[in-house]
Amino acid sequence: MKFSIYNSLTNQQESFTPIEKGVVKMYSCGPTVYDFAHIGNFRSFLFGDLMRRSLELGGFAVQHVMNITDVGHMVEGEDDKMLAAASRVKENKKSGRVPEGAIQDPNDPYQIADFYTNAFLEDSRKLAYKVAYDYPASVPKATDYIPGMIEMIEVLIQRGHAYVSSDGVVYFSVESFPEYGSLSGNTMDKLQSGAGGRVSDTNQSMKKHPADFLLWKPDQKHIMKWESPWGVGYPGWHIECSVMAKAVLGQSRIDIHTGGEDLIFPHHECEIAQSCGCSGESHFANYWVHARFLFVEGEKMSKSKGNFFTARDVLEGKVTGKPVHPAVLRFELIKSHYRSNMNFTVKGLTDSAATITKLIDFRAMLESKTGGKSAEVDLSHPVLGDFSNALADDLNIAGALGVMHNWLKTDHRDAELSLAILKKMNSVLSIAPINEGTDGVEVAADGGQHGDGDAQAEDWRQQMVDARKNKDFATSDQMRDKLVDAGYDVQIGKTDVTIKKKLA
RNA sequence: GGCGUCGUGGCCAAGUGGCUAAGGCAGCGGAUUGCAAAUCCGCGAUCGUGGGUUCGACUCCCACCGACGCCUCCA
Repeated sequence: MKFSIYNSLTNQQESFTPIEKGVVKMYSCGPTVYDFAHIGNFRSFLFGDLMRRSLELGGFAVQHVMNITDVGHMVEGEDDKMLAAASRVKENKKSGRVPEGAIQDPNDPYQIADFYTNAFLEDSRKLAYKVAYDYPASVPKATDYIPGMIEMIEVLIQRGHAYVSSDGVVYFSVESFPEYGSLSGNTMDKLQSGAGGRVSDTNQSMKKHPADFLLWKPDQKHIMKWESPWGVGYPGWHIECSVMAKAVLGQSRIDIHTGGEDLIFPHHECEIAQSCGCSGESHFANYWVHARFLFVEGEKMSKSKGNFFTARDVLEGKVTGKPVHPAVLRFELIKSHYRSNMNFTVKGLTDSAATITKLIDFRAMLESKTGGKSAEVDLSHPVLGDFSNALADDLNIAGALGVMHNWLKTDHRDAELSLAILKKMNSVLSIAPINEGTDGVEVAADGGQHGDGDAQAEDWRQQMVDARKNKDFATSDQMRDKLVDAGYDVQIGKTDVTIKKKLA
């Protein structure tokens, strides 16, 4: 099927042609595991997931790889990230977000990285981030690829793309790679050195060019360090992605590379320089695709503003005051176009919950009507054709959802066909139920939150039923208020009362 | 300063050089209900501002206003 993608490399939408027919090699920049991943991280990750699943719906075999950055790039001036991570861990231990005993020694970066890697995978699977189910095969960790990084740095030095400076640090020489800047549009002379306010002058003086970036830094004192031809030290940040993409995807040139828009420069620019400098290929990835930032209630998310939320904050109800079903959060994060800033709001979450509830109920209706049997259907079906065509058009998710909603309103007498269509749609959306089609942990359609209530709620429900038998509407209404306050939807039938926990 | 994205009803958000500008949520009216909820039916926008191109633009071009991102380790 014809797919088109907005390519950051050319700043235009291009029709997608993979290197190998029918196969897509795709790499996404993953998290740094020194804290819980936040909803902004997941917005970007789930956009990659949506792209992968859309391509799969379109018939491509997608090999998707995402890295885990567990190398500490932490000893740099005032911003000692290790210290920050350690104190954060201590804080989190106090507040209970990190269970007692989970990290024995908060000063051991490996323990911290391990803990947050597992937390990330757990969150990812809850949110149906497909690649997380293929850990570790498709989710490599940087610390496992240090030899590969050293090897690539050696090649870069041999090929004249890197040099060892007078203080022993290995830098990539941007002047040796004329294409440097082609992705971000930054050209060498226009790069205002230090405009981001993040470079220290002392480091700059050792470089041949201000834009040269670090490949290896010898540093005995660094908390994570490895042997290398340039002394004991640690690798630069960018090199890991170049190495792991090649190692795990098995080729120097890949089809798609995704990430947050902030990674365009310098990270992805540097990846291109390293990978192409090493391989001699004209491209590292043929298509570079970037997601824009997520805002919270109209403001940029930041810890100082108090609107900084991790995925588990949202799921646990720290944002809405009530637990949020993973499908609701997933839907909220994927339902707006990746190239628009998305505004994360409580209202949006409520909206999403309404859609999820509707879909889950619809699915349940179809399941019960068909006994779970579904028909054979493919993209030649007009509804699925429209749905997939929308997604194939640079991931037009809103268009696809419009198709879905219009279809929901149509006749569903052929329930087996409708179930088949819904399943196909859900293979991309993965919300009703969440995690359909993924191996591994299966989360129930209702996540255990949509069925009968707890003992207290059940008691109120029973009281309602009893009161209604006697036409005691006052008591019935009282119980209903309690249930509604407790976050239940209450439906009164002819003889029975059913309750459902709200999804958000 | 450089590079880039964007501006459609209360909110979210598609789309097209020309028949009635998708869809969702919220809201309003009605059916239903003991009252609700759920469900069903019905109702709202001329597309940031000002020019230009054109028989005709919200859709193409220009200017302006506004929002936002990146410019050395934040997705």
